[in-house]
Amino acid sequence: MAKFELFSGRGAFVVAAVGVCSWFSGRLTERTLLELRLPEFQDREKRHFPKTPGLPIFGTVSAATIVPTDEYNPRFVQTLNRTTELFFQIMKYGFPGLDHVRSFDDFVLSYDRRTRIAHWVFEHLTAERLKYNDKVDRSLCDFTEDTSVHSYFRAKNVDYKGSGFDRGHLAAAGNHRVAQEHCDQTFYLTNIAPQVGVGFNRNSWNRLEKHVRKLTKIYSNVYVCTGPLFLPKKERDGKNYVKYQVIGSNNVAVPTHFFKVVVMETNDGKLHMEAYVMPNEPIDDNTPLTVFQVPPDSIERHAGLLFFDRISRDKLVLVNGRKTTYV
DNA sequence: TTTGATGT
Repeated sequence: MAKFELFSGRGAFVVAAVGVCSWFSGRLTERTLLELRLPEFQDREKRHFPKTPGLPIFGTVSAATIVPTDEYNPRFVQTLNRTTELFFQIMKYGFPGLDHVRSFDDFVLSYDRRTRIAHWVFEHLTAERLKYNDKVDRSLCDFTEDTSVHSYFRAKNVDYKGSGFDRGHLAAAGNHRVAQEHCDQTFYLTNIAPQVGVGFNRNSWNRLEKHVRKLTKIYSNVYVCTGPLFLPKKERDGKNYVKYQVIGSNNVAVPTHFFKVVVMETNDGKLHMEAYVMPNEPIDDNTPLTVFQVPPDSIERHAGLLFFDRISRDKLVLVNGRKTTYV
């Protein structure tokens, strides 16, 4: 399994001791040096960070670099091979957050040690990659502990057993049909969160996942970010509290809600977005999915994440089916 | 169809 981590500090320094894990150390031997900077990102750098020194990453050498930054500013200069190319293909529109980022063959996630579930999971879907593949068999997959997470913070199968909750996929197994290993990897418990089974995971949430897959019939590229939310609720005393159940001896957090933010690329270079929040509870099957659409920034504020940070706002013309005011 | 848990 591949992974990397970055550390950043607001307004002052990024002291980056780049944790070079299997992903880097394994891949950097090929030495095809390439700067990974998208044009939009470069523009942003010119505006906000005219004199920032780079963050060179050469092999296993760690770099400590002072980078003035007001906002999220990951700088990647690194070697490229097919795996890293895929990684940045999935992450084309930026990182929602940088906490314990882990890269799998066909999706990328950020893991929250405190809740024992992911902050977010990113996927890139195309019609081609979703095609039926008789070489991939979901029934051969097993839910598996992710040993790349320290045992203190790792969710185990026994935590879910008898809890009454499904082990719900964040990156859906049905989205990863190119290879059996891709499907297998969606069963790592880092990609799993406790979900209400009947009425949610097996019904309305599944409906939403199918809807997202269908978008690939209209759009050539679909980018999906999925994750948990822990939303405050007013209690009897009139004050707001965030309250959530935990399950198992590892106290795996049961999210109050789940979000899904989707960006679709049109053939003429425009971007459409849809953003959903669904409560982790039984939902009537007849509820239209549009009922769960919300402004993307409301998810960002609650989740502490910034989606599609690298998106050029003038290309984003449609959000939840409505014309945007960005233009 | 895809999403799962549970019991033998």
